[in-house]
Amino acid sequence: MEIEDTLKISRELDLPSKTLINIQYTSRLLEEKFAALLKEFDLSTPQFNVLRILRGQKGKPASLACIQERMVDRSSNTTRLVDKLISKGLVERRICPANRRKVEIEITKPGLILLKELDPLTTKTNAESAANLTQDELLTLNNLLDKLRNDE
Amino acid sequence: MEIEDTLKISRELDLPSKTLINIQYTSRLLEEKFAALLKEFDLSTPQFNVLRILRGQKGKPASLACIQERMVDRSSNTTRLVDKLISKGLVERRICPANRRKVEIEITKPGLILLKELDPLTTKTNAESAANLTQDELLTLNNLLDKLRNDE
DNA sequence: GTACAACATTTGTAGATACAAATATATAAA
DNA sequence: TTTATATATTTGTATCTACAAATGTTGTAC
Repeated sequence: MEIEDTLKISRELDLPSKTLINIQYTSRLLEEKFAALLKEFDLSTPQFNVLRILRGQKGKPASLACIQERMVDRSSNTTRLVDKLISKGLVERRICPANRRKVEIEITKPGLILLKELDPLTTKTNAESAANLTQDELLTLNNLLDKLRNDE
Repeated sequence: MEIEDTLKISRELDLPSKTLINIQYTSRLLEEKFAALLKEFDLSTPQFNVLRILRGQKGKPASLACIQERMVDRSSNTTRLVDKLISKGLVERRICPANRRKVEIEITKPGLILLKELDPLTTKTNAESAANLTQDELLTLNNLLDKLRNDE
């Protein structure tokens, strides 16, 4: 269904505005679906993202700033987000010995195991969410979004 | 820049997952930019959306459920959102005489004036945000998103 | 070395959100 | 007419988020 009908938006809305609304609405739907999956594992979307970033570090610990920079959805409050993950035993934090302003955050073994368990499920859910588009269409969509951002 | 580099995502990530992350990240950026504009008028994004929905009613009052159905980002708490707008004098609420379970919500004169003031600014901001894409590309992007959702 | 700016993170606080449970009204069945 | 069920909204609560201010650390100019 076209976005105008889905949200009953006026047909007179200019194309850029309509497109931006479309992106945001679609994003919302996708996020809701994904959040439902994560909820079964008692994780929020930002928590999951942090875990994945830490796994990507492959043993090299990450600072708070480093995590923030790479978050899809950068809350100003990465500290408390990490607190949550620590209380669940999924990550560890210690003060960086070289620069005591910094903090070194690492994913724990249980964190890695949890992600491992989630891997096939997230891939499957994402594949389902994107099932209406062909490979070519997905590529085009990616390119258009990259170009839209154009954060050269 | 490609999404992999922007968020330093693994190149091995499957295409559907990558695309969904791209949509969500792009959406986030757009929303942040737009929220900055609204903030000057002391409005949040959901508040603005509700105002626009009410204006679209053209005098016909809307129920809570009706608003929820059309929100880009449907918080479960439309009641308190509307409370906020009432306290700012931008909308009015009264109990529906025909069905007292329902509530009738309408935008006020000051609400309409505020939107009128915002109209050219939102159009301009959105045009800027989408400036990197041509008309054709915007159309393609819209179509792909509609197809992705495919909420037949 | 002391003073000052820059950096990295944490904390305080107000406001927003999600989810479940509660309230109140209307409709339908017995 | 009583009871049950569905509908529409509100409220309670815990959690999360945004933003600003505070804390502690490092680097640099004097």
